[in-house]
Amino acid sequence: MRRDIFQAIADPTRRAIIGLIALQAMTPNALAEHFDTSRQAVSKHIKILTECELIKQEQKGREIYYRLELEKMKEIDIWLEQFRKMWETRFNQLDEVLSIMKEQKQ
Amino acid sequence: MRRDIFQAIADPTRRAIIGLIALQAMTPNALAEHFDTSRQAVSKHIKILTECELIKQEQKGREIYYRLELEKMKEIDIWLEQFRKMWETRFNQLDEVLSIMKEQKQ
DNA sequence: TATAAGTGCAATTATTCGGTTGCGCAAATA
DNA sequence: TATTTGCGCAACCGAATAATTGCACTTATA
Repeated sequence: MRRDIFQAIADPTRRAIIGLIALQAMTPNALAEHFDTSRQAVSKHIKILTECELIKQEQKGREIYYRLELEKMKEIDIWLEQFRKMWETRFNQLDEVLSIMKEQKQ
Repeated sequence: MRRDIFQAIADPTRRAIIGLIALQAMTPNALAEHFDTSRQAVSKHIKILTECELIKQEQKGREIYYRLELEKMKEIDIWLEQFRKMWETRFNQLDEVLSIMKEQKQ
């Protein structure tokens, strides 16, 4: 059973859950209302998100509020960093080409 | 058959392939040498990456060089943007708290 | 106290995934 | 021309995935 953040965000429903609780903590029932699926299915997604520590829970009586662990989201950003560097470099190179062209025009 | 960029990067082998061809275009055989798996298995990953337009091919004789479509990687960055905003806001809030504490010290 | 509401967990099922093996085809090479 | 090399594709297989259904447990409410 692989359980990393990239596998976690692979599912569109889980990405939607992440997007929702990023704005405010929510209960499984409240979440399920947003999707065309059962509460139990949402619970399963929550379990997966919990297992890779993307979300944390806060019990309030019989309700459980889940909130996003923003810090964990940075892990994706860290992986992306290497590629961001590349496309920024390319942008700078293009920038350079454009300025050379401009010089040649003058 | 779901085929989006998030499902594509869910697999660790595919992320490794992306990382490799980001540096230089490579053939399936060359890629397979980096993994403990068959060329055909790599070919399957390549197919998936191609289907969501994360990579492009360049035929050279009987060899096919695959290169990363950097632009497509930005789609992940775009999705991440909303969360990056949040953690930057939090950071700024923390920053503010710290400066207030500093003022109170003085 | 009896009932309803909110939740997690286990069993089941259809589908997808990642891998292997075995082709066939085109290009390079002997 | 015969053989080797590089490749994609199809068939098959075991494991993982996402969903449903049914249940048990705890907390709120009538």
